[in-house]
Amino acid sequence: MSADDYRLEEQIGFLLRRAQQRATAIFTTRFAGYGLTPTQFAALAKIADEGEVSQNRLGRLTAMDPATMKGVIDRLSERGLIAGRADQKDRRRTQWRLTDPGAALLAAAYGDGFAVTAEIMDPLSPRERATVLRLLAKIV
Amino acid sequence: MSADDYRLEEQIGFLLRRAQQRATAIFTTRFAGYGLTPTQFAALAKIADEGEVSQNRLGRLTAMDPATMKGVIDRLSERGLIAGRADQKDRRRTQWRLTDPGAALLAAAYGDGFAVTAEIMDPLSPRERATVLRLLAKIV
DNA sequence: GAAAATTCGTTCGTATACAAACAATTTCAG
DNA sequence: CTGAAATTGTTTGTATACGAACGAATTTTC
Repeated sequence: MSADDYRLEEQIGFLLRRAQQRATAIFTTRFAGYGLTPTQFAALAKIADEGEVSQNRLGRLTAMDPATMKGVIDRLSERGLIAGRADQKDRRRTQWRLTDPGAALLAAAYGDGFAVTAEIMDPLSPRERATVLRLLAKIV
Repeated sequence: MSADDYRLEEQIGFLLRRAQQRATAIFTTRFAGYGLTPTQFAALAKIADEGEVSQNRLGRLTAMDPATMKGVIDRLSERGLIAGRADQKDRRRTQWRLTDPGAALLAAAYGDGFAVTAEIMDPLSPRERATVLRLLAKIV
């Protein structure tokens, strides 16, 4: 394989980057009214699932490294959407939970979360949608 | 669809983000010796294809917005891998091309570009690889 | 040919993303 | 029980990513 054969457009990495750009753009448009980014929404949704969760564990659940997670937590916390309390059993940990405004915002936003997924998948048939999810899950 | 039905792990956006994280990690490991990021490599490859190309056009070819492109161009230029010259016909434009060291580095790195793609696709069968490329191209 | 619209590149601000190094704390091994 | 190892969270630095606003230059429109 020589340099002439390298077609950027056919590399999975480039396609993944472009697909994520489109996904983010769709999310941003749909969530403009909430002022939430994809990662912030993911964090809120996972905190809701867990009830109460430490910062590092939330990072693992949402695929964010600790340094990234800190920024996301700080911004959600400053907006009053989540609240933290020191863990009594492990003094390294802070446990985070949704505040009432956070829970209300999340409840209002879920429907748009589904809408974002639907819009991203719109170019695909139902069968193709299932396939792409299955193959991406394999790649991850 | 209620909030209980929202499973982050099954949303295409979340899967795309995770897949790209893995792709980037594989790239970073394989390209550590070159000191090139995925976007820098993409830019070099496209400049090589084009011979000479303006900054905004390169951004369109590599799916980077002008602000992002500027940072990539600046870093490649500072390393002496590319060189720019003012366009005589359009004085807003700068035309960029590979320097000899840039061309040499790119030539040495192409093989690893293919290797990165292969490693990302490793969990998939040949048929699945073709399918995922086709479906991602539809989504983009 | 002049006004309007578009394009090119820059700058600023915000938000991921992650490597690397670190202190504090907890867990594990012998 | 104690030293080693692992975990938790923080900080710093670098690199995308993009919205928004901008001046300069070019193209389009009438």
